[in-house]
Amino acid sequence: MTSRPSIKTVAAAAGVSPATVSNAYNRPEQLSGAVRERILDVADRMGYAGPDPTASSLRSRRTGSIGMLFAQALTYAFDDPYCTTLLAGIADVATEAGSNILLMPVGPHVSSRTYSRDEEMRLVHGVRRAAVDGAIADGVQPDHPMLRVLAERDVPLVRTTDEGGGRSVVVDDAGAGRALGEHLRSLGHRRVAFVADSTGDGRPRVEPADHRPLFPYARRRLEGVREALEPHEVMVVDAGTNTARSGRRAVDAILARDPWVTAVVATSDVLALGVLEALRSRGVRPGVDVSVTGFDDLPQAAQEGLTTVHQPVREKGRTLGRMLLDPSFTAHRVLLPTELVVRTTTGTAPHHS
Amino acid sequence: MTSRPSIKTVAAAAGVSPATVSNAYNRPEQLSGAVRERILDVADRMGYAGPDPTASSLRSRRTGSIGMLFAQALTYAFDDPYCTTLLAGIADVATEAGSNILLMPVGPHVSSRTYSRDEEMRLVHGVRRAAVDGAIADGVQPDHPMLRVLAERDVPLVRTTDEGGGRSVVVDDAGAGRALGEHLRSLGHRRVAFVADSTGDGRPRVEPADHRPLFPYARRRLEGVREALEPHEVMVVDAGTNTARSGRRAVDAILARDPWVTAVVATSDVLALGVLEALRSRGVRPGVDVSVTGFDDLPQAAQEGLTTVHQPVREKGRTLGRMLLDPSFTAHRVLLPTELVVRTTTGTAPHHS
DNA sequence: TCGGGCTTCTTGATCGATTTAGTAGAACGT
DNA sequence: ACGTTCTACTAAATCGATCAAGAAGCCCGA
Repeated sequence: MTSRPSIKTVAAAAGVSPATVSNAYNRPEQLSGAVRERILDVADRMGYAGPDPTASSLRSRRTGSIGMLFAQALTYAFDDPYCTTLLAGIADVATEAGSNILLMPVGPHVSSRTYSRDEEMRLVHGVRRAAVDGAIADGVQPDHPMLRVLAERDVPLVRTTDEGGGRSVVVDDAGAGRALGEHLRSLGHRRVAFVADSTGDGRPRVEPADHRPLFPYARRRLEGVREALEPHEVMVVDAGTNTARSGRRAVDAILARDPWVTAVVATSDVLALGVLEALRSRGVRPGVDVSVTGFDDLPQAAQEGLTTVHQPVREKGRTLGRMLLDPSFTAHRVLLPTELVVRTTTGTAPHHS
Repeated sequence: MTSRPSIKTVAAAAGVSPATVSNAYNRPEQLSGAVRERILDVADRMGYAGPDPTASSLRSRRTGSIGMLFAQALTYAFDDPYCTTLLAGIADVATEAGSNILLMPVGPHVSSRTYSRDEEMRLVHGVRRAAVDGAIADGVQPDHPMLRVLAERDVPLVRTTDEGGGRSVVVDDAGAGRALGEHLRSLGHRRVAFVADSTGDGRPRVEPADHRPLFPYARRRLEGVREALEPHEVMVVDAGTNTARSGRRAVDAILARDPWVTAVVATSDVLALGVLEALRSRGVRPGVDVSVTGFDDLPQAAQEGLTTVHQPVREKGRTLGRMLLDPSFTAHRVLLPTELVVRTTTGTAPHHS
């Protein structure tokens, strides 16, 4: 009599079958109002808080929550306005649908590496334990082991890249990169550095000229930039994390390698803002001595006059959410528009002779 | 042969019992390396992604995730740097512990109201379905129905208020409020408005002089401010949501009621920044014509010169997380320090004669 | 040779609900 | 009065694992 009541004990106390108690909570229309009231009264009196979620999920194969996977560690994700805005969009839809959102910490994965069984186990630990009806992956590499786990578990997945197939909400990253590149080219820039985030622990470093960034979106944007600037080579810098700090430090790496760089293209506003800061503290005038561009168009970007590419992040989140939660939303791939926003951090290239 | 493999089919294929397969995933030390390898090989070959999370949770009574409840709607929470920073702190600990974080949308609850059965059902819907090992509630009123549900379900709970007992990580809100009040009083302010957030849908409105704000932290801070300014009455404004927009609109309400207010105390920096903006756009000089204070000490506050109370938000998140996830962390209540940070938005009260 | 202590694996019960198929009885039309 | 349909509820099977208790085999010392 002292243990937590189960649906069976409540049923017995109310003089009905367990199935009827279940219906009282989940299908009110299936039983008479009087019986339902009696059952809920009895449940209240016994301190029964409703059907056990895990038992319910096991039998019904539904959990009422959707999973969220970020390319970067959760610890950074919440500092990143892009991520929080995306989450806000997802939350808009989830709230309406009555779904919970499960955030899973993800380990970093570098495509070229192979893992021992135990390393891989650790990498997918959170995903394996996650009870979700579907999942959203932002920026995650298509070959990340956790996506395989989700696939094996038949968890519906939507992503923000169309690499590797599957449902997706994307922007035209390559096109946006090209727009940035063309903008810079038209201003006379020839020596351009591209700063990409990744899951590096470490300090920013200049990569070989043919480097392919870790994350799909960064890869695509770089492709576009390269295309627009051909035949000039683009210097590629792996900044490590997607933080202003990494942006600042990337400036060191760039200038150490080539002090005559006239423009820096960053894969995100967050990085770009760090770049701006570092340049200014060296007495370099953004938009005059060195041009800088970002990506996302965060509120802060407007404040700082950052030339960037606008993407509808919150709408992206909403669309991702709807793809999972709204059965009538059947699109396989949604393309959202981007727009080049030219502000004051880009200008004509200084003439070095 | 076409359905998803279960632990039983994998066991059969590997020539062992289901319990052994379970151990291969959950207790590697309980079986020989050779058998474990064989089992995992077979599992891989059959496309088995490991034990089903819901089934596992049902039997083991563990889910591997902790729940997060915000006082405000999720939709706003992600726009609020306080919330995201708190989450970052929680994520720090959760990542380390390998726990997932479940975000639950919560409906608004006004203490004075009583609900019909169905209204209450809707209010606690997310919490009833949530499979979690523990939960963190930030700013939620102690009598919110969902806290009752969690209690009935024996879900361990930690909160950011000590009202109503239970485990908590708190700051001395009343003390901080008093510090703000004394600061203003020493500057000669007598007509002070207090702007509190709540879960209002609506427009800001001036409340009766003895109003008690909805959220515990706001209540405490107001108590402190009132105490310091006695016997002068404090005008209390319910700003609705915790957003800059509500802060801006609160200014209208304040000035409509009493144009001679010389100081505005907001329950958060977010609100205060909105207040600043609205004042400036009316040509009122913050810190000269009207003093303004915030709470939290967000990065933006420093930027804007906002006088505010610093609280260690990320550390608060970490501590909350540890309380749930670290069994050796047994403290029942942790008090974190705050500090009054005086900047330029407060100054001596203008003399109205 | 025996029994105790390990390690490694198995057996059978159990976690707490939902589902499907079905029944009893009321209501209805003819 | 009879068959049909509908409403409101029940019985039994089932979801897929984990747990507690126990057994088989092995090593070891006495």
